[in-house]
Amino acid sequence: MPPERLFSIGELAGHAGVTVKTVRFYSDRGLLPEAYRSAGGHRRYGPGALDRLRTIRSLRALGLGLPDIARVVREDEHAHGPAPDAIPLGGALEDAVAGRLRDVGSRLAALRWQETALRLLHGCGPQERAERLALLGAVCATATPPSTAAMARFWRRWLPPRMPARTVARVLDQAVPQPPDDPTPEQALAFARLHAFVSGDCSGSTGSGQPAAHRTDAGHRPAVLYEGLGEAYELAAPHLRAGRAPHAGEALDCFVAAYAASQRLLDTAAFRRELGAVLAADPRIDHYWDLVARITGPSRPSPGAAHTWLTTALA
Amino acid sequence: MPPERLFSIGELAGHAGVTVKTVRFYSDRGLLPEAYRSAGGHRRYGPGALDRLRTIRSLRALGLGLPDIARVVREDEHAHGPAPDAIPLGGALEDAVAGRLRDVGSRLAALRWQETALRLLHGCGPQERAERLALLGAVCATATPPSTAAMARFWRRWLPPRMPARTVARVLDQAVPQPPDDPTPEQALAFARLHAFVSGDCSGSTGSGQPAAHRTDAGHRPAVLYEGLGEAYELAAPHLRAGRAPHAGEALDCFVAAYAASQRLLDTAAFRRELGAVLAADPRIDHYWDLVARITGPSRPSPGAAHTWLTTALA
DNA sequence: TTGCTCCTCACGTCACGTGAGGTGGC
DNA sequence: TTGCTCCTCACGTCACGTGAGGTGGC
Repeated sequence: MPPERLFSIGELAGHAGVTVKTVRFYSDRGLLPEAYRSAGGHRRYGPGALDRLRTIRSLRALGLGLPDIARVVREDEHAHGPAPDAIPLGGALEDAVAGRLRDVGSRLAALRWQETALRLLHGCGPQERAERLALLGAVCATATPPSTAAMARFWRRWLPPRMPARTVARVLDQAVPQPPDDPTPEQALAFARLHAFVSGDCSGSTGSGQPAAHRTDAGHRPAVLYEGLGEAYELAAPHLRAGRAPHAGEALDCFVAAYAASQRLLDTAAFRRELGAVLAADPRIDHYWDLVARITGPSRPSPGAAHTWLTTALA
Repeated sequence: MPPERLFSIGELAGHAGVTVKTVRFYSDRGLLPEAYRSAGGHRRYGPGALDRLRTIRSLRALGLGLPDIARVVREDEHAHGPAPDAIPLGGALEDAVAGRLRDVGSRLAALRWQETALRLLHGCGPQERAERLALLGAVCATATPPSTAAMARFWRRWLPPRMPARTVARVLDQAVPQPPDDPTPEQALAFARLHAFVSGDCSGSTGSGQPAAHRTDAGHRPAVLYEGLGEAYELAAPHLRAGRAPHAGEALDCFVAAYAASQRLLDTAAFRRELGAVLAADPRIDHYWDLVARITGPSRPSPGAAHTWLTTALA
């Protein structure tokens, strides 16, 4: 090999548009191999160093960290070694890009929530400001979008104990709204209020005790009930979306059947009369469902709305 | 004052949902005043500390830094001191929120560019991958959206020397496309290629010399020319948008008048004939304008497209 | 007396930037 | 010989987290 063009650290930095300090940093980290050192200890770089440095900078510009970049360029190096025609920038790049993509997605959502929250604070009265700050500060974060963990906890406490995991998962899926990726101010406030509502006081003084059907005595089977209710709410959803008034039909039959089956009873006229009375006396969490509706919009009726539609249909 | 409820550091941290380390950190920074220390050196916090800690955490959740937060809570403190009914969370909050909002905006744009770039890398062939990485790495950054500085530099070098600042500003405004806030893959690639094109080789071997009208000898006045051209391009834009074929009219008259005025000549048939010949021989940078069109879309015709339309109308 | 809480250093995170103080290379 | 480049520590950035090693408080 002829002694091709060798770069001093300053030349290399100049060609790549970075500082000498940065090149030295990468060199010390082993990301950028030095060809050799001069008698005075000055670094000399071979002809491949410029491409390598540019690759590192490109990957940094896309937000990859140095450990990931080290994996990518070292894999690249090995590929060029034994098999010179191997794929450049292979599996390690693939993995790092995929990981970074996930990270960017959640950071984007987090920043959009922050932006909406800041807009809500900017230019609102001083009274509202303190309240909004407390509400929004509880759901925003710098690196992750708002979490639904508080809502999930709320429902786990609210549901009767010893429910099968998949039934619980289904209820949570229906009852806990996903935070939108790009929230409107209204959605952000509703989500924050919902968060405050469910994580408010653990004493249960929100006015909502447990519904009568949560009783596990007398052979009641809440797991059966909630599986059936889930189906009934889904059957009722199209009627709600279409704006149709509550009426008898498949959805109502499914609704009543859920209660009947959970108590090992039959769906009779007498059962329906009594069920109507029981449901009328049940506690409600209308505030919760109002807020959910403001988050998800009219295209996705909430279980709460479906429940109201069905109890009205029953009456 | 009765000795109200005093908190230990652990109690305070527990109520606010943070770690003891965090509370200690804020305390040492002076953000969270300690009521006093016990005989053994343990911190005791007064009743206002919990609210203060929650405010700090809310502001942190919105991404404010501790120096800004310190200003906000100290202003708050002073307001409560001499004038207890003063506005809580006043001007300092206002300023900090506005500043953070700007910061979030540019970080959002930067992240959206990174996301698009990563998607372009994810799942494309290994050949393309290296090229795209180099192209996109040159325009992306972690904290700021792509810059148009390279394009501006390109035009400043390309334009004749000693042009008035406002004429240069107008040309740049028309000729340099703004990077979209939320780029499509096609826009991102086109912008990156444009960046590579203008910052490619400074030797001018891109095939484009200076147009004949850039001559400043023989009484040519390029400043007059470019002011007039700017107007002519704007007049031609509606015709381009409407898809109308090149034709004579106000735009063409303005176009010719710009050249005539810059040379202190009159718009005659002979002048138009000669101008046509000169323009036909001028170098073009069609590649530049093609890329601009892919970034800005058809609703905003580029000066390059307008120039072509006008020279065709002249012929 | 046993746990648990709390204390103060001191160092690590991440990708460098900023000096200080000294030296190589044309 | 004069500038300029380059060298190696060592410390700073940001908001904490993580130990180490020791002690207070019920």
